[in-house]
Amino acid sequence: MERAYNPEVVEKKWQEFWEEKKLFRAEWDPSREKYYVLEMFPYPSGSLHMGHVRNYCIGDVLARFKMMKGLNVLHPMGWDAFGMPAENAAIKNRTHPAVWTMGNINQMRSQLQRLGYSYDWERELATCHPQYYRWEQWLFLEMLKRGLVYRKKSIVNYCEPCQTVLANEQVEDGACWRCATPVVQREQDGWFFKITEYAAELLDWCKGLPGWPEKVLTMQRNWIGRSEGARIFFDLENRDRPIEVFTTRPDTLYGATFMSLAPEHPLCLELSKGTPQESAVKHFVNKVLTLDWQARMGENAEKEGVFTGAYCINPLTGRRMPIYVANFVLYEYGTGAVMAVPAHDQRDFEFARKYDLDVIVVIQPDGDELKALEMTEAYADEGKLVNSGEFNGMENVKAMKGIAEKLESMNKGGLTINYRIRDWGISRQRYWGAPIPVIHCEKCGAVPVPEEQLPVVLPTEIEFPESGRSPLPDLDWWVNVTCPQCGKPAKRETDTMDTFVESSWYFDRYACPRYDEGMINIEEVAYWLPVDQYIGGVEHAILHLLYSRFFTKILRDMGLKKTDEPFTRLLTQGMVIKDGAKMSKSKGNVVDPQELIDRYGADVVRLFCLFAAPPERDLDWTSEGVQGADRFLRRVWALAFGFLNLPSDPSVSDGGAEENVRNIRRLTHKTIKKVSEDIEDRFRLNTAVAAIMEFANGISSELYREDGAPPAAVREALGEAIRMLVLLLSPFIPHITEELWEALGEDPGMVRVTWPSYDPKLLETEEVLIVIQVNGKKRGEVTVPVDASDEEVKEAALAQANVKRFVEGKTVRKAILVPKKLLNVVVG
RNA sequence: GCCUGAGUGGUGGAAUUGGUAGACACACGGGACUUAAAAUCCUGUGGGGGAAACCCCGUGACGGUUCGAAUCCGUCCUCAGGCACCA
Repeated sequence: MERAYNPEVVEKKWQEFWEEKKLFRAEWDPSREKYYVLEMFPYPSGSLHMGHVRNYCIGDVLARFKMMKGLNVLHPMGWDAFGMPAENAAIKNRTHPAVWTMGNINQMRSQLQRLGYSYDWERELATCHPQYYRWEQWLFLEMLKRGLVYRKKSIVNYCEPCQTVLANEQVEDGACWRCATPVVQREQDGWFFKITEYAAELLDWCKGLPGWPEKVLTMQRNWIGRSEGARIFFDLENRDRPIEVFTTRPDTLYGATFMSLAPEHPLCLELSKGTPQESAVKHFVNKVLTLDWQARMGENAEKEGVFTGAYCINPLTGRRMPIYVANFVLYEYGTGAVMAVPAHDQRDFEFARKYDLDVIVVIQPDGDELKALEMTEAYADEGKLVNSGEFNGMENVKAMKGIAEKLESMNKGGLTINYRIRDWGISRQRYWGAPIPVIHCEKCGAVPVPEEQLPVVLPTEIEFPESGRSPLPDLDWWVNVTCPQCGKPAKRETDTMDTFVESSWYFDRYACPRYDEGMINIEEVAYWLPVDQYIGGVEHAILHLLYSRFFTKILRDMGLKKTDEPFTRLLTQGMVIKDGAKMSKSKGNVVDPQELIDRYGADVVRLFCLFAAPPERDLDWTSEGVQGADRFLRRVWALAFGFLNLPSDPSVSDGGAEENVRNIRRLTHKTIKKVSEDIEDRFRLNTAVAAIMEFANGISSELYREDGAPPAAVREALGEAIRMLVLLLSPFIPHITEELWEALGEDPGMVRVTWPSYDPKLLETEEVLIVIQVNGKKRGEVTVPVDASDEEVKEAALAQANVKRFVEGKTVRKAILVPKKLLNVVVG
């Protein structure tokens, strides 16, 4: 009765079965323990790539495993559907972004379904639907009320080809994260989310995320960039308001000889006005601001600047410090102004030497005395203060506090903490995104769209201008509205939100995707969240994960969520590699998952992805490896039917079969233990599969031990083994296992079958193998009864001929016995 | 430069945390079946020596701790990723 294994038929059959029985539907049920598994939702680019497949395979094993463990599992899927590629495709193919996006979603959904993932498709969502983004608009307005959103004119990163502003997080090496074009600086109005308000909490909570990879936490910490230091006010000559600076080295204040301003700093032009320096400053500022990031800040950029013509006063020394504009000063960090201490800061040192400015040593190291005139580089390390008035002789670390206190008493500053992270600019001059729900009125300013008018639906009747810019500002009927406050003519905001806003809360919406009385249903979100296991690529280590954490804290403070953090455990899976490089179209090493599925079936693809490497490491794709997975599946199939076809003969007695039975059962239960621990505790799916392969090998050699009918007891043990084999494999390769499970006479729907537990008694053995070492080198092994005494083990070991050879003629100093494992005889 | 990781056979990777290094698989060699090939099954496979029993060497390098080190400590090398004129 053996059938041939036909993956296409088998897989379709069971996918239909699961769908019909609604096996993956997650229902809110506070009486049950929940488990939320989430893989980062995809951008609907057109078709799945191997990276998606791997990501979702890992999540699916966990989801199915937890279902079998009896937990109430939420395992949803949806679409990060707004974004630039849809617009580019629309312009290129003369179609509409919505049409292109929905077509892609349909194709990718059917690919996901073809892979047999255990998603609750009833919870599917797409961020481009008004039912989704209306709540994002609602949240925007709530944040506006709470002062967490504000509008400001600022110098922003701008990408010309994408014709849009980019967040700091979206600039990589001075270039656009999407199209790699160098970004330019530009002054523009835009909306900002006040993520800086949560900087301290976001940083502190890094300690509260033990389930996250250290690498990701470190990246987040660095991004937030906390540094302790002091703020110091420097009075300006002929002006009331002082310049404020931030420094991590207040101990060097006595050595500050000049001041540097970022070219963006408004004081540059203001201070130089009317001085002989005015035109030189204008010229310099202009020049620097039009450079792209690489040219200004790149490795080859030289430090340069010009004098503004103005002076400020060192609050402790009274020294007149010339104020310079310098290209290397960052406007975005600290206050955009820096006190320059050339003796103890390399940048200031280079600048001072170039423009012949004073260098004053104020920190003297132990040993050789620093002399300002002889220095070739700045000394930035520790030492004792000199030339620093009352602080002379003090350790510089102690002086920081002393000087800060003195400044405080003079009302000239004090200790402070500065963060590197900036507020999140969310305005995008693009069409395919969620409209920002604001109306600009000449009289009333920026007025929120009244809540009852939400959602502000993105107009669908549009024409893309030749230039490629957003069509929204040209849509007169949409733009021209009346002010909700004064009723006069007003204009709608035409910017849309950064797509990272949508992905910052989609995991909450999965808990209540059809809820229409609010952004989220507090009760359901309180039950399902946080996500117990989140899985995705490490490329989102900063952006998406930080924004999501920020949103969770906002929603918590609004009373909508009860948790502090969105994701309890995080797994960053490795890339899929082929021929030593990441799969990419430009390298021509892309493997299309669809072709593989068509050829081998979903189970083979799944098994290969899970077996070839541990989840967090890069996966090296080889076609031989895929064939190996295919071979294994066919062996399992043959094994199950081999068992079913075993001849039966009641006259064969059980006599003498006890040991066989014991061995089979021990292997069975050992494997259950190993696989359970590998999935649950270690997330090492590759070794779980390896253990199952060993199990299959073991069953195979027992099954084909001899021709003819086996004793009934052996048949029974083999039956248990085969059933367990199929059960343990089911989260990995769910289709073939359902088919075999059914063939074995069991009820299908394996996610409802309880995950097996092992019987510790069956793991016990009567004898154990002891490795014998002499002076730490293996010289033999001996099998002894488990309950053998230490003396008996020693005796048995020393009786071995090879051991004798190495012990003879020497004195045994001691013998170290590791129970049930090893004996090391130390001789000398 | 700073911060994370990681270096183990021909290859992907094991070694459950200090106790038999190389599980499992891929590739390759030998054999069986076949007219032949594919598939399948059996078998070998870190390097060196030996007929064999066994022995020596071996986890990026060199030291150290220990009865015992891939694992812990120190110094260094290489690779990958992140941050980078952050005052």
